[in-house]
Amino acid sequence: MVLCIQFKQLKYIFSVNGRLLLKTSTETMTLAQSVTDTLRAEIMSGQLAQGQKLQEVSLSERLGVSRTPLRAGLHSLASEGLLEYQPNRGYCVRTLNPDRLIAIFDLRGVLEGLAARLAAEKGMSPANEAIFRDALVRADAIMDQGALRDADREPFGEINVQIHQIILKTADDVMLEEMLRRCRNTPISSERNVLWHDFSWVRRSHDDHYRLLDAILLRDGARAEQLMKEHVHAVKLQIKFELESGAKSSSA
Amino acid sequence: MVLCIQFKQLKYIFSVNGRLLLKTSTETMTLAQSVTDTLRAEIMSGQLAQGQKLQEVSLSERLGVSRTPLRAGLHSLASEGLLEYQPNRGYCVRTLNPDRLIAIFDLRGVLEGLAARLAAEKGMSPANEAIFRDALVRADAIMDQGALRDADREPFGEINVQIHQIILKTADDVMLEEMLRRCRNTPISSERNVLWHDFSWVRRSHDDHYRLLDAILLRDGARAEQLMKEHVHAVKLQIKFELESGAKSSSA
DNA sequence: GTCAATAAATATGTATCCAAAAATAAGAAA
DNA sequence: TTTCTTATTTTTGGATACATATTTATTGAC
Repeated sequence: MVLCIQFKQLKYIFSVNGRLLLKTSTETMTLAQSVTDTLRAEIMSGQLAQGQKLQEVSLSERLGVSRTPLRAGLHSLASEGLLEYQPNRGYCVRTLNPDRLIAIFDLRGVLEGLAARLAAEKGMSPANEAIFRDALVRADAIMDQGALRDADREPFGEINVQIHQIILKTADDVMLEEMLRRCRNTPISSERNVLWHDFSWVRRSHDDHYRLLDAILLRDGARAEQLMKEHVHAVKLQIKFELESGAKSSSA
Repeated sequence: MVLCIQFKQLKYIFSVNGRLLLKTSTETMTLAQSVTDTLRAEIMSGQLAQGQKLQEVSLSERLGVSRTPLRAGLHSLASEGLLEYQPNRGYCVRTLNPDRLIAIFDLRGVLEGLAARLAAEKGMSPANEAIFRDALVRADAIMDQGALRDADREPFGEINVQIHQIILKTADDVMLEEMLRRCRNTPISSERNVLWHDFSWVRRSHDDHYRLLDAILLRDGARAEQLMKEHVHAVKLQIKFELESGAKSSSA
């Protein structure tokens, strides 16, 4: 049985397999988008190796869709920079050599810096300020232990992401947002994968967040930008160190 | 008759309608790409008005292609930011209100600034330096007239584009390149459309280019970045002025 | 045995058809 | 007349079939 009632906000209420489903106009999702999300996750998680060729027929069979939405998805991911495309030759997962990976942090530096500056200039809403402060407090709780336990690393990384997201949201620039999303959507470089192994470094990073909030609330755009650029630069150095030490240990 | 010889660089030599065609592996062009370029040009030139809905069937008929490559093209332009997409509702030309247009120059500022810094850090090849100097000399020739004639505006704008392009090329960062392309690919904000009406301003802008080359050759990344940021900021103010004066005259 | 040329196989690009959703028009109830 | 509902039309999303390009395999010559 399918009953269909039209309201103002809710578009449809219908039942499938005995479960009631609510569908609003905003949560429409095409197959192509779903494919895009699936593949993006697979690339980000490393399930799809770098340089790997993505063949349309086999992939579409594996995902259980036809080639049409799959191609749309591949196209999207290519324009996101996760795939490389060659006409008549298809798509393959973009390979990111260490140099390029490091280079992305230069980009992130200026973009996140701009976000911080814009956030300071435009001003942060009390609601967002509350979220920011809450994130800081939660990070404090972890830091107060005097060391970063393994179990705390993921939530701490999550807090870090949230803080940067709040600043970006306050900056209120769709294009900037999109570009930063692209910077972050690179395998390995994802904030979550950063290994926070040096506690003093983590403490400094945490302190940066406090100062960033301060600068933003004081509407000091230049200082906010400078703090953020330095903040990201530190991450860059950290990643660089990780990569180099990783290269050493693997070659040893 | 179709004769096919395979060399190292040239892939195929074949004749169609009595004309010899050379086709190298690089110049392959799918219909979808061709459609993308056509539509992009139409949007950039204003032929397709902002906010206009792009219907697949009528457009595909006008362009003489099927819906499949057209859809690929629309998808591309949407991810380039020129079109807006709503699931099950199609594409329409992105509307750019003055505020957003101005905001893009903040982005351009930090991105072109980064490009200048990277160019300075990596160093410019003698070949590119020669091109840069040639552009400066050609601009000098125009400037020496003491005023910017109408006929000179387009070539001067072209020189301007070339200079920024050389710097970007020297920075050698594909992701940065792609993001700047997106910034530049916005209707109206294109360098060519800037009305260089204030000669003293043009002279200052020209002077900036000289200093930029100087900073890059001296490998002074910080100075190059600062010069470029200020340079773009001046353009932003210029555009802002244009928009405001335009709004005034239209309302009067 | 190596290289090039041809032929077969495979993969991508395009066109068309069908399904589903949205926009529109028509009709009924308040 | 207004508003809500329902039916129709239009438009987009997805599946499939066909065309074209690329890759691989095979064959033959040197």
